[in-house]
Order: sequence, then C-alpha cells, then structure tokens
Amino acid sequence: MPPCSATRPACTWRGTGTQRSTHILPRALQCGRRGRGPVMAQSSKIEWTQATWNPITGCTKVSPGCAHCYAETMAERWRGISGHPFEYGFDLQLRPNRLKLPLLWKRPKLIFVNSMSDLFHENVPDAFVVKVFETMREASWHTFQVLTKRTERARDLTRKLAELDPWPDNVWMGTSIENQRWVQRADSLREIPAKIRFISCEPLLGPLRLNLHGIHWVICGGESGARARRMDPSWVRDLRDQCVAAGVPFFFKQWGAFDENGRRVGKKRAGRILDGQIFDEMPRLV
DNA sequence: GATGTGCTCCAAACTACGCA
DNA sequence: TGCGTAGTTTGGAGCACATC
Repeated sequence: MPPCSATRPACTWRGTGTQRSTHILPRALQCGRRGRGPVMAQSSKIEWTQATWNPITGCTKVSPGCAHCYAETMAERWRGISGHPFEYGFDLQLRPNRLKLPLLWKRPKLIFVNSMSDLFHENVPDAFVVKVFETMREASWHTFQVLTKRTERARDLTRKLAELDPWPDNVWMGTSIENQRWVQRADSLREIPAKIRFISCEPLLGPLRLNLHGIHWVICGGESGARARRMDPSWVRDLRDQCVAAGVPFFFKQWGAFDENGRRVGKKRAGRILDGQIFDEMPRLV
C-alpha cells in the first residue's frame, strides 16, 4: 500500500520506490537518480534546459502570470507530509544543503536555477544569493539560467555583487513577461551585465511589443494545466516576427493546453509546431 | 570497484474525454 | 449523465548497465 493517500494526509513520506499507481506518466517525464549522495532533477522536461537546481523552493505571486503557477500546485500537494521535500508546501524555504549540488555533476549541463522558486524573492537574504553565485562561479563547466520576475532587486543586488566579482560568463539572466503590463522588467534586465539576457514569455497572456535591444534570447509558450488560459496564435506570430526582425533567437516552447485552433487538447497533443516549423533557437554566445 | 548514466516508477488533485 | 481512464506537473527513489 502506498504510505501516503488523500485519506491519510499526515502520514510519513518514505518514497520506497516499490509503490504502484494507476497513473501512467509519459516517458519524457522520467528523470533519474544519478550516482550517490543528494540528488536533484539532473534531467528536466523543460524544453529549453537540461537540468534544474533548486537551492530555494517556494515563492509568492507578483503578477497574473503566477496565477496558475505549476510549481505552487506541485508543492502544495505535499504540504503536511512529514519528511517530504515539500512538507511546507510552497512556503519560501532556503535549502543550504543543496548549495553545492552542481559541483557533483561532472558533465557540463544547461541548468535552470530555481525552477521552483525565484532567486531574487524579497525574503531571500542577500548572503544566500551570494552563496548561490559562488557555486555558479565555481561550477564554471556548467551554464546556469537564472529566471526572475523581480528584476529590480536582481539589478540592485548584482550591482553590489559586481563590486566584489564580475558577473560570471556562465550565468545567463532572464525575466518572465506575460503581457504588456510587465514589459518594464526588461528595462531592469538590460542593466544586468550578464553575457546572455533572455525573456521568457510564458505563459503568454496578451499581445506584446518588446524592446529587444540588449536581449539575446526570447522563449515563448502557452499555459498548460487544467485551468490554463488560451494563448492567441497571433500573439505568438507577432513575437516571432519581432525576434526575426531584431535578429534575436526565438524558442517556441509549447502551445499549452489549447492548440492553434483554440481547442483544448492538452499540452502534449497541442505540441509546439508554429506555422509548420519548430522554433528551437538558442542564444548565440557573444 | 567506483562512479556516472539511463530507465522505470511513484506521489495528489484536478480536468478532459470517451464510452455505456 | 455518470463513471472510468488519461493526462498534467517535478522531484526523488531503486536498479541495471556503462564507463573509467
């Protein structure tokens, strides 16, 4: 019997690996234990990265793009399960025991930092951010992708950090922009001296007119999940055309829960083909 | 032999869909 | 209409196999 169930919310998470479920997961969801010691998601289903690293988990909402946050949904389902990594749900948690994890991964990877949080959340102490940067600098064989909605704090804090050390070449910096209301995040991002600056327009909730000066990569995708909001295909095409015109690599991650014709078919079936093409472009190193 | 990699399975809660 | 099944989400666990 599974140790955890809806009728026994306070039971202990044991993760025996021998439990059985009626749920069948797609192959692409699978990820693996890698050797010994503490582990994290060394393989990720996120299309534009290879692995995730979460030295912090949990976050709070700042804009409409957060409304149906998958990370929150995932984390909250484990709240109260003693011993589980998300025992405290989506409450902000610093995880110092994970700080050195990328140093254990010997093969170079593209690592999404804090897929389950925001490194520049107001409740993350400056000193902890510094420690995250120390690891990223030390693990120079990896490439780290930091994504935040709090670009003003990121800019201010990185200015302070720059007084100690220059921005590491292997750390990309990005921000999420879901509609025109939040395009000013790109202005703060432009002031951060990362070698690669990128914008993630996911979930894309409205038409966007972006200033792509100083931006090296744009990711776009529709919302998935049960309560997903539909992305109008014209918004995607317009964004792609802006990137083509500006010479900025464009990555179309997914249609989301709705296909190109507005039918709810699920993320998998909706796919990621735009006008007969898969846009997989990655930033050119500058 | 030690370490790294690939594969499989599991967890909860919800929605969509197919079928009787 | 109601029921059962599939799908969605990522992190963590075990095991087998590959590589050094």
